[in-house]
Amino acid sequence: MDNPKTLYLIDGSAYIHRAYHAVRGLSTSKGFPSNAVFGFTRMLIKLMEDRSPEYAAMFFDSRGPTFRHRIYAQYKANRPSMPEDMAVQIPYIKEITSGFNFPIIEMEGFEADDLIGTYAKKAVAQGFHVIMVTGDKDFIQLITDKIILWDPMKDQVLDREAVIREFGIEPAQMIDLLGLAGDASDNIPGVPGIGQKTAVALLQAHHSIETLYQQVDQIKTQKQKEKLLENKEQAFLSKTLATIKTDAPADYEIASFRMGVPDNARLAKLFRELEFRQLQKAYPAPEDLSQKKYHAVTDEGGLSELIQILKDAGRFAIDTETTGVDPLSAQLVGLSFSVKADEAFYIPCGHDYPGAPAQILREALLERLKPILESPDHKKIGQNIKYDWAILRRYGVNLSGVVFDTMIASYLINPEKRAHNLDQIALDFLDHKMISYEEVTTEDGRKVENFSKVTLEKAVPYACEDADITFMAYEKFLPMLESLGLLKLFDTVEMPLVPVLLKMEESGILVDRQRLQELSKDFAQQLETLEREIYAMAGETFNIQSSQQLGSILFDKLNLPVQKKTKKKTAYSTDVDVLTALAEQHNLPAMILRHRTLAKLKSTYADALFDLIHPKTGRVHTSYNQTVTATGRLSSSQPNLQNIPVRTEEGRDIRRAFIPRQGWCFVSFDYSQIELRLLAHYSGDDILTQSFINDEDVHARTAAEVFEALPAMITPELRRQAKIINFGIIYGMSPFSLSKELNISQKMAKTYIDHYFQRYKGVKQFIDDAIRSAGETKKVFTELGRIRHIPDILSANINLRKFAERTAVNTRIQGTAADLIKLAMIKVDAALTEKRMRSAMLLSVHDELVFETPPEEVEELKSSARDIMENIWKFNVPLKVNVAVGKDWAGAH
DNA sequence: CTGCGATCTTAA
DNA sequence: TCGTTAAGATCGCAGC
Repeated sequence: MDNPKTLYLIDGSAYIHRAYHAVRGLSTSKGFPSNAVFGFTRMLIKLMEDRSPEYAAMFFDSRGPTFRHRIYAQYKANRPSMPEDMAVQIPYIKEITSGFNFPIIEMEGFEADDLIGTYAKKAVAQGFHVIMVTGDKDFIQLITDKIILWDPMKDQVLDREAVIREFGIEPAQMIDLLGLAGDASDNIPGVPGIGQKTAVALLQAHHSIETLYQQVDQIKTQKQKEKLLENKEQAFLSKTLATIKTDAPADYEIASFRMGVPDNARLAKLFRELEFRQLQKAYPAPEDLSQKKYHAVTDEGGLSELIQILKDAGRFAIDTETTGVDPLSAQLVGLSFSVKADEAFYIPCGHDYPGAPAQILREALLERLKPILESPDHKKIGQNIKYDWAILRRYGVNLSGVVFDTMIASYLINPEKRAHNLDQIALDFLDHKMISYEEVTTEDGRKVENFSKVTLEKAVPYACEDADITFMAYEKFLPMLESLGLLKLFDTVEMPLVPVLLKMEESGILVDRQRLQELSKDFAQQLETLEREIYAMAGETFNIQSSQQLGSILFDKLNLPVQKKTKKKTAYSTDVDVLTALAEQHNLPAMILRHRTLAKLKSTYADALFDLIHPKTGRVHTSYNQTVTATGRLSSSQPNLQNIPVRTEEGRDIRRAFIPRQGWCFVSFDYSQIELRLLAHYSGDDILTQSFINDEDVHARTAAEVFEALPAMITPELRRQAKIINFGIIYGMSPFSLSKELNISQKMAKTYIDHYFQRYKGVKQFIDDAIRSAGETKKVFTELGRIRHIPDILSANINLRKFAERTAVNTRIQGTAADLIKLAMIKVDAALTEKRMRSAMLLSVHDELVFETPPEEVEELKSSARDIMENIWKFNVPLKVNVAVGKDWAGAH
């Protein structure tokens, strides 16, 4: 009639051991081992997610000896006793098991196996189906039509059919098999000389050990018969040892194994203590809004009170709610504030839905708040405050006294982290799960249009929480920055950079729409012609942009030689190296390369750029992201203006579409060889230092040194090779990759590198020192004290360690260059403001700054910005800046 | 339809 | 196996 209920019986002890061995080297920051707990927990979660069991119980072995030890002293005698670092984890494992709300069953004198066997029988008698959750083959004997075995780690199911298929005998015969063949892992002797093969054959003929001995005369092989008779007692003993009991005391009712809800608060606490970051996210501590004091401010009286509170506080967190994400068009909907933990205020001013209560008018509100918002004496704290700053500026309020951005603080503390959004910060640092934006903007299962349509009932706690958590994160982060020595970098570089980036984003850059459109059309035409030719040559049409389809054309159909597989080794690689090599023997690869170039230019640059022209300003307004890169560099997105093509003529056509406003010019400032100069400084290398002090051509000099040639003998080709070597040094290149890059033998490449380090002895020293000091602290520091964590620097895994070593070396250089350009941006911006110049900084491309400037300011800008950039920091070699003026971005080079 | 990993290309 | 740091387009698959 109705489906039988399923009971999961979990072999806890076995999984502790498996988890312990499967996860190696995991421990908390205090050194407490956590590998077994982690693996065990992962298994439990898999069980919960895959099966969401309705009935389940967890079984553990008891500590003392069992009846098996009494009847056979050697039972499991070959097992080493439990390692100490496993034993200490068991209390946690049991805690977590309880946290998930599994009943725990263990009993003196019985192994988990016997308890599972007993409860399995009992459950089947009550009409249940049973799934034994284990990887242990000993349980096979219990399998029936109603009892099966499942291993969640391998996701492997064993039922009766599978056992017969795999072993050739019925599940119930497994005990006879073990009785004859023995089991080395449990130290069950069996009959010496009878292995698994023989045992199966005997059992197929004679069914069980008992009948086998009754019919022992029928055995034709004399040797086998002898062995069986000699070890009869041992065979029966072995069978008894291998037999899982099904008649142990079973005090609990199966009905009591019904699963409850996991105790998330308890799990969250445990995961936090064990530092399981991923799991903390999945099992956040539940809400406790009861202690929070969140207020709505909707009238003049409330506003006056709040303003007084803000004035008295001296510092407060601020957050804006708006209708969108684009700061150039989003409308202000409300403002929230917090001056202390667990208390916040929300002032709605733009909620507009049927039945919305009266609110303070936006203009009146901003008029009242303006003095305090624009006062440098009242300190502001925000999360990604660049956004709020931009919104408020559009309404004529220019924030002042912005001292703390929690997003940036989180980034400086841990720059490798992917996300620094407030939800993540709340989870990671405050053990708090925030109300989700999805949640408040969904009404009756439908998304509302924007935040102005969210009812105050939902908006007040949501918006207040943003300000509240921001304030709490600030209190958490400030001492952390201090103790990590990051406060100076934060106060003098990252925070002052925020308004500079804001202005650059606001300014945007003009693009020549017509020029872009023409380029796109031109690319489209070329692509069309090329596609026809490619299809003709391939003999069929296919998707040229699909590397998979292309691979099968080139390597399966045309039988061109396979050069290499992709990273995952699942497909043919068709990257530029492969196609370039193949181009020597076939025309198709060359045409594909050309197609790739054109398609990239059209889609990524011409078309995407066009779509990002802002309808209101006619310019593109990139986002400069301050919390993305692990080294401290900025990144740019929507569009990424840091990877606009420059190397090829067609690529430069894209740059030509970037133009200054009518009558103005672009001026570009480019740090010359900044990373090699920093390498010279840090290494103190004589030759490198001398190269820069004398303002030599550094690549030509390297060519002369490495190839032992006179300067006059340095051909452009030799210089090109030396340039590759120089950059390779900064990135920690191996002979293998250098040989590929220069198309020379690996041996030759090694000779070059050895030769380089012989001549540039200081550089070798620097690399060794950087790796050694990273090994001591597991960190790398840039010139301005920026930190990057290098956890793998002493890893036993050679690949991880080598990667960590290259990272350590490169980050010191790349990160310091990033520090410098950020500092320069702040100083140049301040100089422009101070001199009341109209020139505007528009672009920052790692070692280059581009300005838009009226003609009369060109000379002043050229000299003052260069002066600031070249003298931004004192090093043992000079910093050099190249300046160019042009009527488009390509021209300003 | 959406999300995501894999593959590939662009820059410094 | 094998040179750092990014953003983004497209494909193709998994899941809703």
